[in-house]
Amino acid sequence: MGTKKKTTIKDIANVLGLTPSAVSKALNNHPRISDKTKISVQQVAKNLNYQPNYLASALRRGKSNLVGVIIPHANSNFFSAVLESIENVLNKEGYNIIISQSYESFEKECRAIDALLFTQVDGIIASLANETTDFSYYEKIKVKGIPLILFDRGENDLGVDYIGIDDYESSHMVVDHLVSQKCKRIAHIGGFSHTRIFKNRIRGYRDALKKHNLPSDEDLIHECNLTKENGRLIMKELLQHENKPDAVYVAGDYAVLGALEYLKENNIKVPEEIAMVGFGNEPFTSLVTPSITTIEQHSTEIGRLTAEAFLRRIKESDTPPVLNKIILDAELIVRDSSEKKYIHL
Amino acid sequence: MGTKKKTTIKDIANVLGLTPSAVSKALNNHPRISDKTKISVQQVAKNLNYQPNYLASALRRGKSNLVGVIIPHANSNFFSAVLESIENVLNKEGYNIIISQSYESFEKECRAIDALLFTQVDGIIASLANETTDFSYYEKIKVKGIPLILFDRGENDLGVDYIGIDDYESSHMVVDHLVSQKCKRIAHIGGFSHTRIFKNRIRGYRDALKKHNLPSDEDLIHECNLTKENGRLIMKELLQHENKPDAVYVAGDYAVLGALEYLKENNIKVPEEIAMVGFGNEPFTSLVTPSITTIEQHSTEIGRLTAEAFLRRIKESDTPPVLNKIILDAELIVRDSSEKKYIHL
DNA sequence: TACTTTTGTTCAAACGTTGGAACAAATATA
DNA sequence: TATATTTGTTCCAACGTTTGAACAAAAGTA
Repeated sequence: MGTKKKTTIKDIANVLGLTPSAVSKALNNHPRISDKTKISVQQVAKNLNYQPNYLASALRRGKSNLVGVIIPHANSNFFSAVLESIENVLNKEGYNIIISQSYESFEKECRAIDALLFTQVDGIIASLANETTDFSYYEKIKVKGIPLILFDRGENDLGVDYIGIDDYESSHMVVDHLVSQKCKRIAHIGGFSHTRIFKNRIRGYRDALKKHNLPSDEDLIHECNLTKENGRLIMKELLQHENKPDAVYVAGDYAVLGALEYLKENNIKVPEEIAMVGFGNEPFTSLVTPSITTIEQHSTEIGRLTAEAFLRRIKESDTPPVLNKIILDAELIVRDSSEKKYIHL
Repeated sequence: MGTKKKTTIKDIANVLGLTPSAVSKALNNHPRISDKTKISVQQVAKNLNYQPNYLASALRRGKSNLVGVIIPHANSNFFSAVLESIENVLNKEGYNIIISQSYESFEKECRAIDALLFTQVDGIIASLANETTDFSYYEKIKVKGIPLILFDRGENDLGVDYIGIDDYESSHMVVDHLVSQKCKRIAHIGGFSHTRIFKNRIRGYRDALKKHNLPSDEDLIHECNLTKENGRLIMKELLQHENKPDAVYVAGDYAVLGALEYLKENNIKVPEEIAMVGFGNEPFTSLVTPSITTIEQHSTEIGRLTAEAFLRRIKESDTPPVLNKIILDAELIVRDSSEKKYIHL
């Protein structure tokens, strides 16, 4: 019980009649240390159950080998998959990860940044909370001189690396698909346009309509938090419109769920009367009836690229800053909610 | 850019013509330092944008104020809610949290333990991976003399604090409910029985069947990792049985999802032909069609109690070890997948 | 006035590790 | 044999903070 006395390199040194620095060098595989010494040091280290003190070495080298990751919440298929992927890459390079959740709250996001900086992380990887519109807190990270990488929900103006999908192009894919299904009045339930990704989805939607010479009716565009409840309420509003849409492109899967619920209650056939498309490919999209057409965001790929961007920043910390902006193509997964299989188009 | 030179207490000391130790004491509100000095130190600290170096102070005090949390995966409502709750309690006490995911892998769990010990965490809170049957690795934590608290997936024999729900009783609630729906052949898709909670669920299931004088057919019991894919495959197997079940009690919600998918593809009506019950009350359970009957585990409560158990261990590190075992009651949430509303029972 | 107590600060060592400089011994080169 | 190079190790200072002991000055007590 209590606190066992820990073995340090000093203890190992005493056993072998060496100095601590020789032991340190042996453990770090220093070229000037003989193989004989290295082997015996390792032997004794094992015997004494030596555990290196990361705090001391981190203090000395000014590097903690810890990376902070801030995400809105881990309880999302997308973010947890990205996380797993980041972890896989960074663990291999000897980094450990501290995960912080902002729960979409700006205040918690700021607290998370403070906590991570205090913990002396070597860098921060983040996806912004929905609430966040003020980025001055992120400047703190830059001031500290450690790399900051953003993914998915990222802000251009901070001038940092960013990895995400092509939201603008994704909207085009969705609209193209809906047009191919002979939809003529396509509504959009989007996220708040102050967030880059949602702004781009809206912009893509508008431009795609233009491309197809479809009217762009402002009444058909709604911004919200994309919860299930939001989807339900906005669907209701859209139906009260004298000129109803025949398709709705929703920027999040949860909101589609709410919208579908309302449509079902009002006996409106999907996709025949109104086609629906979501975003995110949450696992439930393939399970509900009708299954939901949606956009897959390649989370594993995003995670890998994000981690690699971080590693690049660490390794080239002295080179002139060249911004990495990586935009991946997304993939449209067509399911029942938008495919008019039994109708002759 | 590169690495900005950081301000240390030494810099503050220089500005004010004090010594570093006076500054340190002023910042830590030492009684022997005058208020005048404290105020001016704080002033200068703010001006110079001083950020204390946690590594140095942790090294000196032999305490990192970091707590490691190991969970199977964050992509689960239960674990992410527990996490949030733990975080809330521990943040207030000045602790930060390092989250590690084992992804249900024993090997990754061991690696996570090593990484956390290496990071000099002040304690570890864990929920075991499904794969884990060998607990010697956890002995390492006890040997190090820091507290270990287990929740949900915990192992009695380690002799450490544990917080979880009453799994045995939960199974009774499920079987009682299914029997009330006139189900007669109830199958069980469970987790691996070497894990205490799953063992208890299976035991509860068996005893409840006995209680109702229902036959206990070993072919109807399957152990697995409870992934969506597992659920799908085992459901397929169960249907190939010459004497099909009329209800399936699944020890995890994701597995239900897979099972439902297969049932839908084969046009088997739920709950009329086969009733389904899950475990965990994942958010999607209320969203899919049919909505899934499941067990709510009071995650927030579990998180809070777990964090408090940790704090107690820290504060009473010298008192004789009295084991804390807290078992909470769970709650059955009845939804469409098991309630035969339109059938006259 | 002389002595004790309190107050505010400095001093110095420590936490465990690292890495460059210094140095002696062994080996290679001329 | 004298000199240069390589090899293996020790020495020492440093990373930034904390903390008990020491100490001088101020305040309190007799």
